[in-house]
Amino acid sequence: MAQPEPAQGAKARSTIREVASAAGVSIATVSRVLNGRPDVAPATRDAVMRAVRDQGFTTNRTARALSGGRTGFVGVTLPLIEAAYFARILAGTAEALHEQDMRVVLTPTLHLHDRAVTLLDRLMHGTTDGAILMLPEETNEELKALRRLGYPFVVVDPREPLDEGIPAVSAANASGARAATQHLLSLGHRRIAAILGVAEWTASVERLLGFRAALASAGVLADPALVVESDFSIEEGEKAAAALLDLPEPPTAIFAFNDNMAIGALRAARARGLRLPEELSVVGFDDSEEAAIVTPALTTVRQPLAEMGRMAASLLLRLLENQTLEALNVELATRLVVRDSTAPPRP
Amino acid sequence: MAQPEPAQGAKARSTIREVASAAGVSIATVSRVLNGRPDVAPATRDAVMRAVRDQGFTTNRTARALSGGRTGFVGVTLPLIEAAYFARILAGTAEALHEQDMRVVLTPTLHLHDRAVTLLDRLMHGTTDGAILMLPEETNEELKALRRLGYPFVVVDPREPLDEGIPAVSAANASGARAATQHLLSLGHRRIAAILGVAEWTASVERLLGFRAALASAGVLADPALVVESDFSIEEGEKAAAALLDLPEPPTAIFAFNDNMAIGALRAARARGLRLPEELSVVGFDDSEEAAIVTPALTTVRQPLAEMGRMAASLLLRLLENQTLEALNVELATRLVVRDSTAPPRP
DNA sequence: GACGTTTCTGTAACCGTTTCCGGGAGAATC
DNA sequence: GATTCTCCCGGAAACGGTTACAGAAACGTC
Repeated sequence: MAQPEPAQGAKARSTIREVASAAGVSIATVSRVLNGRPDVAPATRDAVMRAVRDQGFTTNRTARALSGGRTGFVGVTLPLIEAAYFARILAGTAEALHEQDMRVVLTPTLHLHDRAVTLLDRLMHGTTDGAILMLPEETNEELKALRRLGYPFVVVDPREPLDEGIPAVSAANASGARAATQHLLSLGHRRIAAILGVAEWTASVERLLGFRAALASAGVLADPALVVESDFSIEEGEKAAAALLDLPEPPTAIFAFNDNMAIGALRAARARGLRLPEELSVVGFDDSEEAAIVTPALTTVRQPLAEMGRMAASLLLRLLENQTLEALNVELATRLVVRDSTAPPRP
Repeated sequence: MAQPEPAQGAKARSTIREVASAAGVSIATVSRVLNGRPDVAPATRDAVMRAVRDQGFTTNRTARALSGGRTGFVGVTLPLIEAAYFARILAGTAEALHEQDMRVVLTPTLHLHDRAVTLLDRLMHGTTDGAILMLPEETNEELKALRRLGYPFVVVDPREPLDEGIPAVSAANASGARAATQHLLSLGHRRIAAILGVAEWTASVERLLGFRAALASAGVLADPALVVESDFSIEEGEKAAAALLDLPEPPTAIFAFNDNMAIGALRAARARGLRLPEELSVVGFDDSEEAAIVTPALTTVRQPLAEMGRMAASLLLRLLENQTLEALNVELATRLVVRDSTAPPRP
């Protein structure tokens, strides 16, 4: 607001107008050069570029946004919980977007004050071009409504099965679970328990499908008593595992649907004096930082978190270009990581 | 751009002008109401509010930013490494800013292309009101230059000692280290080793100070051979610990300057068949997720990460208000968390 | 040499707010 | 009853770009 005082080093931000007059052209031309439009004579382009460099000019993204209709911002919502997990996805997203000169703006999902007013689109209207919703709390209906508004977004790790037509990326939960189960089967386990996460979430459902499929194709009869529900936390995982281990005929292996619960299972086993992995095999899911660190190091299914983040970004970018997405629902391959928590059952 | 087609549910974004005409006032008045200016007659205010509600109007933040000069965005830079650690700080920051209706925009520190052009201020010029720099790579000089430009920012976890006048928040590293060391001393340890992180970083320097102070005030002579340098990673921590344990006269306790290295130390000890904590006590720093999970669970110094994030946000907010900060350098108290990795030394 | 193209550039409208400035209507003062 | 204050409110100028439109210059073509 004050006079643009170009102190020793503190160059005041210059505008397109100043660049224009320095280069002896109009602001329209400067704008064209800045945006790489082809219809500018080489000589003019050079002159403008020189002026830009001299002044250390950078285009004001706010003004560009208002005028051009695109803000260059992508909103990302994520749950507060499981920070490490989502941080890894977020890193992928931020990186991919940054490469396209777009930025991530965070909108943590917390106080869900009156939905009516603060429907998540309001949060972003006018300030973001689109959004990436991680493990969104919104119902399918709400998401469909958002979509109907024409607001572009993609979901990562949908909580419930999404409607056709809503772009989503997730890990190949079913096949990952299948691989994990097959690993246990091939080691010789037959009494294999599963600790589900929140049972309604897609991830749980899919993993359970994979688990059952693997058992079935190995001709193993699944014991319903060996499938218990939990909530993805260490504590509850421990409780669930404890209950399983206290069964008259306990399982020889436990497949926990995430690493946290697997770590809980490890604890429960240790509390009962079981030797690991000889007396109990444990498999997790995620390949979190912790998986490699606990003892015994956890055999687990690796989710390509950063890739999921990047993929979400690239889907969104395509959406923004108004390209139609051939594949709306992307599943990224998982990979079994065998460590020390699994071994053949004792005879 | 097309005709504002108010489909069934899809209300096209309405502008202040439409609200104004609906309420029968001028846009200036609407703006005043929206911003809670006092000079509006109650009746007028009500009429405007009603129109706003009817149209589901939300003010276009981009336009507001361009006109009002404030964007409502705060840039946050953070290193890619140690995602979990910074995610926890970031969560605090995002939450605190959100309460003030400001948003975080992420600018990951990656490709540090030509510094000259992309000095970090350019990244943000015009798009953010200020920034929070976590563990910034920039030198003191660069930060001072940024400051001279009048761009408000605060540093979290400075890498090197900062100049007076640059707002920064960090944990009480020295006193935390002192507490950790005193804990070991009070257990009876006398040969206590320290594994430093990157030696130049302030955190290491401060923690070393605390470590030495505790030893000194207990009248224990510090053995220089027991202070080794590392780099905050598990692997290097393990190597450093291994070297310490292979000393002719090994320490009975190791204070690692972060949890990662402490976990490395645990590994090194286990590899040598040492019983933990009987034959070796280990203390970490951070209280990361992992600390509670490893066996034995790590005694460590808890950093109030979320609080650090919130504090940084509130300092920045005050800076933005042009309030002068009385305390530019804030240190948040740490707390010793005693778990299972420490015990009295064997006689 | 007149005319149609192509290539390049400038003029000006517009994006949706905020805010300065000025003015009309009452209320208060004399 | 004239004058001065308040209190509210509207007009219009920014904010810093993008872009539709039109016009000038340079070039071919017949």
